[in-house]
Amino acid sequence: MELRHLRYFAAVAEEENVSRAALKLHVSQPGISRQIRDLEAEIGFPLFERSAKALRLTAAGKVFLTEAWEVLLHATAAVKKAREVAKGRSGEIHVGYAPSLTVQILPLLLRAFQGEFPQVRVALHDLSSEEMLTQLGSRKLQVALTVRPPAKLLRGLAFVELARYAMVVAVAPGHRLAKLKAITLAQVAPEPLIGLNRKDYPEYHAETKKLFAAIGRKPNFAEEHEGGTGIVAAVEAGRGLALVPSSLACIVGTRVKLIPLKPALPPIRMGALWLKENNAELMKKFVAAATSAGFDSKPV
Amino acid sequence: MELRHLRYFAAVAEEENVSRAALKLHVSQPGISRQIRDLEAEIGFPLFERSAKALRLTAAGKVFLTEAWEVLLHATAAVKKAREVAKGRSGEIHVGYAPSLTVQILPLLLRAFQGEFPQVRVALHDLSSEEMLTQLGSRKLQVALTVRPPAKLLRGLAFVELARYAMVVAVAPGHRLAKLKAITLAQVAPEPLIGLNRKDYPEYHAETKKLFAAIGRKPNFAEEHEGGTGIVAAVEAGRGLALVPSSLACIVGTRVKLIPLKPALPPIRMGALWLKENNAELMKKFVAAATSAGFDSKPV
DNA sequence: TTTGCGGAAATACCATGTTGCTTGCCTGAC
DNA sequence: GTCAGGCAAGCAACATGGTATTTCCGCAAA
Repeated sequence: MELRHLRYFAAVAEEENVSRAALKLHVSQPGISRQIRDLEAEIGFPLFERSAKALRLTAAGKVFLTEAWEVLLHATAAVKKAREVAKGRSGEIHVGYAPSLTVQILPLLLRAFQGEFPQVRVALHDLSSEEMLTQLGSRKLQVALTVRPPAKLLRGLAFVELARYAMVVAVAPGHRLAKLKAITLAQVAPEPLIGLNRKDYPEYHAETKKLFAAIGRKPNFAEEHEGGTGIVAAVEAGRGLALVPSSLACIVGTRVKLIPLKPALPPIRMGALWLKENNAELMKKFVAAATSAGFDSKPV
Repeated sequence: MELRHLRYFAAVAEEENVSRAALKLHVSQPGISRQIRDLEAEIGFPLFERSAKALRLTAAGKVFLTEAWEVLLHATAAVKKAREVAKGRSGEIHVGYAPSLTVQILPLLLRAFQGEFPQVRVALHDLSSEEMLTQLGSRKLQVALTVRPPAKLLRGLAFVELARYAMVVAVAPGHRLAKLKAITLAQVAPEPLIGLNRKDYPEYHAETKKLFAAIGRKPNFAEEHEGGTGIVAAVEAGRGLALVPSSLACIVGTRVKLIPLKPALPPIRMGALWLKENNAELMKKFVAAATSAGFDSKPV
């Protein structure tokens, strides 16, 4: 059974007349006749009662007619629905994000994107950098909003920078270093350091070690957390200092003090990351929305 | 687009591999490849992302896959559903009935039929004999349960008798004739006669006139009603006598007295009526149920 | 790094089957 | 008898599906 059979059948049933149906369908009358006959043979019961002059639907034919219409409409609706997705006008996009780095950008971006594509469902996933890379690869994510990965991990990935944030030192307000206008890495080195956990953020650890090695010291890691909020809480509790991006400014309020480093470290570059070979329309549109939203890209 | 395209697409999408899908579908790999390409060309967007080694569904392809499955399942379900109707195992049957004549039979018949065919919806229509005949012709009814029509109206119709009822005289209990064990037509003739209305039951009027003409009298019609219940009410109210079938016995109780005629008139033959050329399975089964239910067919 | 090799899809080309057309016949209604 | 309408037969065209072949890309070994 093919849709053609259903189309012909629906036309004949509607007209109750093969010849008129043939005109409407732009095929010959015997052609229709035979298709109907084939259909009846295949399904095993008659759809029409024949008299020499006309056809009349059988009871089964009437039922089949309503069903056939539904099938036909469903088929065209299926194409339409999928086409909307293909054009990126509807669908679903999975976006990974690093909360502490996207605190400022994400709300703006989401608002801009959803305003333009209200039919699109944006699924947000709070993931570690590590997880983002693997899930981009396995296509569970289409886009990741995170720090720019080191070049060796950028194989097959594309990245556009959306913002830069200076690295600053987070200090509890009562801490003896809290009064300073700027802090050197050497001053940080002896203090207990609060950081991200090694498992999820291996790059973070490597980078931090390198920073301190450059001045002949070692980081004094005291605690590891899963995200920025945990780190801030630990710092506020007076358990140590933390090196954090200035993007956290807007969520720490007066709970901890953020003090610039002297000399300044290279800024954190955060942006959108996606699989080069992935050419999903929605992904492109999301990235386009992110870049064109015009965020301040200078270190804060 | 044909169902074949959807079948092939679904198989390929499931296997994510054209060759395996080809094996499953028992067609060659290039055949599938081309059908998929044709489909993509027709709908205007790609369903798969091709790499030399494998296919991967696009986002639109995923959406289309679920829709395609629904279409395919719906198509087979449509056949199944219609087939059930064709076999008379489900569906709908419209049955006309004359309430006063079917009071005894109808409940038994419906119970027997619904017990055997629980999936069938029986739509009952309380109609005059006249309406039943026209609606049988126009196929609004499949079966009519009514008095046997005169031969000249039986053109194209089939009839099986289900019961016979004697014609009796309905009298109010206080009426002076109510004491009699039997009544002659001559005794009825002078009394005001309650009957069915002329418009809906022309045959009834013709027959009644003939009866009285046979004894050289004329019926003294005083009131016309639309059905047995109205007639009984009128008789009970003392407005006159009525000639009614004995089938009414079970609903009049003691409200009116039913007195046999002497000599007895030919009995009323009631039964099932249907269009000869109609060979709807359900109709046949309904008639079969009616005949095999084995109602008492002797005059009561 | 380069070079085969292997697996898988795409392409080319051909045969067959199916669709659809034309013609002609049959039936029932007017 | 004529006409409308459906059906059957025969034929042409086209689409499907098959076989053989090519291409593409990943992978392993030199």
